[in-house]
Amino acid sequence: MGEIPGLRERKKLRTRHALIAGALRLFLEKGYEQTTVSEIAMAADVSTRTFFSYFASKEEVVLCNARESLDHILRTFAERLPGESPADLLSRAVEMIFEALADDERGWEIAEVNRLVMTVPSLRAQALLLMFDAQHRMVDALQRAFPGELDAIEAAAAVGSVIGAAKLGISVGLKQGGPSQEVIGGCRRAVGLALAGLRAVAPFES
Amino acid sequence: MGEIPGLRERKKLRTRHALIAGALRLFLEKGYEQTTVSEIAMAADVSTRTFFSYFASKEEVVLCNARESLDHILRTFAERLPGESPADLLSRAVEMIFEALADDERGWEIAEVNRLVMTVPSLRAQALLLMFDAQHRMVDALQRAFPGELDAIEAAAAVGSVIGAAKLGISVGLKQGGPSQEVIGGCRRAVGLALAGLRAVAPFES
DNA sequence: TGCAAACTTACATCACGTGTACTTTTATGG
DNA sequence: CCATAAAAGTACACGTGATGTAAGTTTGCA
Repeated sequence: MGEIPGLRERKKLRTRHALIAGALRLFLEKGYEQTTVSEIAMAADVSTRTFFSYFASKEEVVLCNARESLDHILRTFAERLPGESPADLLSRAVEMIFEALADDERGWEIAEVNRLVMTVPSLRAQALLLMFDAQHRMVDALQRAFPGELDAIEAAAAVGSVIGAAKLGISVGLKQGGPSQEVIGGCRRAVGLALAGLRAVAPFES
Repeated sequence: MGEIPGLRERKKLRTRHALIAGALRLFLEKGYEQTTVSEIAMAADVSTRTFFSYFASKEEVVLCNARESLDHILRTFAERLPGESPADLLSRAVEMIFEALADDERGWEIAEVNRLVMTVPSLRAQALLLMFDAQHRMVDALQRAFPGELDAIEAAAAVGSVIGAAKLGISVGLKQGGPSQEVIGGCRRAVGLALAGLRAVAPFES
């Protein structure tokens, strides 16, 4: 059975990439609201209707990469390493996110997308929704990783506080400008503070 | 000059209330997406265009009360009580939110709105956006309340972890059903865990 | 009573998003 | 190599949310 992608699949992937790249270029050129879906479709040489068979909404074309990264991280987040405490597991998850943000050769693109998401309210809202649902999955994973040791509220407190600190740390760092290395450094410090707190409290210490 | 509201103001308030009440009734009756703005306007005996002079969007008519409550809380959050630590101040803010959620005589309406917001994705996204921006204001207020004692990252870590724990605590509690008193109890426990952590870390202890 | 400002309305317009039927392209089997 | 079926893409129509504009109506005030 077809280990080779096949012409059909390859064409789909090419169209999808053309839509994403064209959309991003247009958004950065003339602004998100000022760009219509019809223009994005024309730039990729497809019909407007076809755009919506690839992406459910105009926001999705910006956030689909972030969604995929999140999915990947959450899959590897599922299993607990031997001897790992809840705080350790969360720390490892956040480090995975940092790596996805920083180490890519697409660092420039990621930074541009971040700026776009932060400045466009509807994108910010969708991104927050994405992260909120991801946190629910993290709560489930954390409870499964420590069966009988954490109830739902304790898991929610752990995930919510660490990811909450990370989100606001990134956002505050971005708002006051500065190089992205510094922003990540600030966020890492914020997460460190939240984790230090967690480790001092009974159910998470080890 | 006009201490008495005036006929014009009273009429505006009545129309506004009619729009909110009618919208909420329709949303609960036949669902959020299934209700059009035109129907809401007809129920309040105004034109569709007038609806948008009262509310910027369909979501706004659901979230305007929450927005006002948040604004009120953030105003009173501004000043630090004598001898209060950052953790104390945050604890007080969260308690204010709990009171706004629980003690009202409109408890039923608030619960219904919460259920609506949680089940409709676009409302959930807007609500998260509202809270995210509120957290930024809390970071500013916290820094102003403790000048020279907290930098931006420390303030972000404190606000983000406590509010993050509260949000996820509420959401997890709501998801697994149960009476609203119990949900608030669970959230209070989640916040307590995050606060206990904060209090154990240097910049927030007292 | 009459004027000015605020409010409301009807109308036009645009973009997002979806349903549907039709055409084109790709895969497969004789 | 062609015929057929499945998949993808297209054209078209439509509903809804949201905004601009210019007129009409109500209110406050002199």
